[in-house]
Amino acid sequence: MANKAAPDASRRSERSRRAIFDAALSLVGEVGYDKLTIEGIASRAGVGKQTIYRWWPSKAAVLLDAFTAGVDEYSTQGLPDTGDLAADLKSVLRATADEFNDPVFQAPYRALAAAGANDEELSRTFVARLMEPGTLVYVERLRAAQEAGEVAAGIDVRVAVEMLLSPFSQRWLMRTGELTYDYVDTLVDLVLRGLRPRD
Amino acid sequence: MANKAAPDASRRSERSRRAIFDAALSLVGEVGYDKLTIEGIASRAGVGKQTIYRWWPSKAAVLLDAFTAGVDEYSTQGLPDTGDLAADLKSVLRATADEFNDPVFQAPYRALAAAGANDEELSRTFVARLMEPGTLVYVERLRAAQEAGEVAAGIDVRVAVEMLLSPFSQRWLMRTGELTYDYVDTLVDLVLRGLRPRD
DNA sequence: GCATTAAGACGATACGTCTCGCCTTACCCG
DNA sequence: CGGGTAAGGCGAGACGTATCGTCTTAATGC
Repeated sequence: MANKAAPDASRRSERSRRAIFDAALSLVGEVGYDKLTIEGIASRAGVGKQTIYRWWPSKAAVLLDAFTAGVDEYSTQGLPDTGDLAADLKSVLRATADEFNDPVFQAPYRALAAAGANDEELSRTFVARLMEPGTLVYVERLRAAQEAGEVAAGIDVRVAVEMLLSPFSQRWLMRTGELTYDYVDTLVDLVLRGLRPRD
Repeated sequence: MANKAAPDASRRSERSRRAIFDAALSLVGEVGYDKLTIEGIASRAGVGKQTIYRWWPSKAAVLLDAFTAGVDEYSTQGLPDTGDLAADLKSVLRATADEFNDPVFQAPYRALAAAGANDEELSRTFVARLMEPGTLVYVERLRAAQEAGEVAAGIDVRVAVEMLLSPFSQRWLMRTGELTYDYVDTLVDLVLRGLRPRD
């Protein structure tokens, strides 16, 4: 089934790979995703086009790998658990807001989210590699809170996390509002209001 | 400041305009947004390319107008108010789920959401013309419920609506889950749990 | 030595502009 | 009013540029 005579990865140039990532990330910030071209990346990276086509199927795939490579350095540690659920969620979401407000982060992430909307396979990879890990730490934190009795027993934790993260993402992606600390706090408080056990 | 000698709208061909809309909508469903081209639209519509370039700045703008023209026929009536808030929200969100699960609806809406992520001006128009009107009816319904004492007084209704609609949109856009009636019901119940007044 | 590499030629599309007559429309004048 | 005319939109498609994805070549480096 080995389609298309897979190239020999052991002989791959790490130098070129990194140069391609750097070029892709800087170019997407400068010219935007629509005007990002494989030829442009190859040229800035000092790399032959074939080197890109050999290893990636699309510019979106290049960008996804480039972005992931940059993000993987942050190893996800799980959310803090100080015992104060609201405070923990707020502090992490505030940090995430700072990240999403950072121009360097914005261009590639927006581009990937957009490309994913029209490309089912890409969206699955995007979700699995970038969104899901970030979501899971919230799920775990909420589950811990649930076991501690801070969150009502019957609640679907997964949906609760969506209620927290989706408004945040949506606001940012569609530019329907600013991601301020105030907003984050309001959101956390309102979500938690619905999660607390009733007496 | 009239840039570029604006064309005379009074002499515009309604026939061509409609043909362009039809062609754009059917083509985006057939070949997808990435492979949708102005030339393709012009060709299928039996229209000169210049006729498209004269009236729209981009294929995204064409699609937005085409889609909006189709949707505008649904005049938004506001949400039902039977007195049972949960039931009202569930019935409308279920209908929306059906709509979002409809293939005819999916391709253009996905394409526009994606294009908006990378194009700030387009996203503002997209939000203002398609999302905001739909959001407002929820805001109004919740405000009515708030006045009726069904929703606690201090709550930011706008954020509450985001908690309801964003998880729904996000799930659909990123394909992180199915939009089932069960899901809709769970979401409505969990959101409302946080909105109810405490004794 | 052999597969990957940088460089770029290549044909195929699609871009956005332009030019060409044709045709419709707005509006003027009788 | 209502016919005539000029302006401008119209369909068609040629044009030069840009990028696509493939292919060829010679150099490189493991």
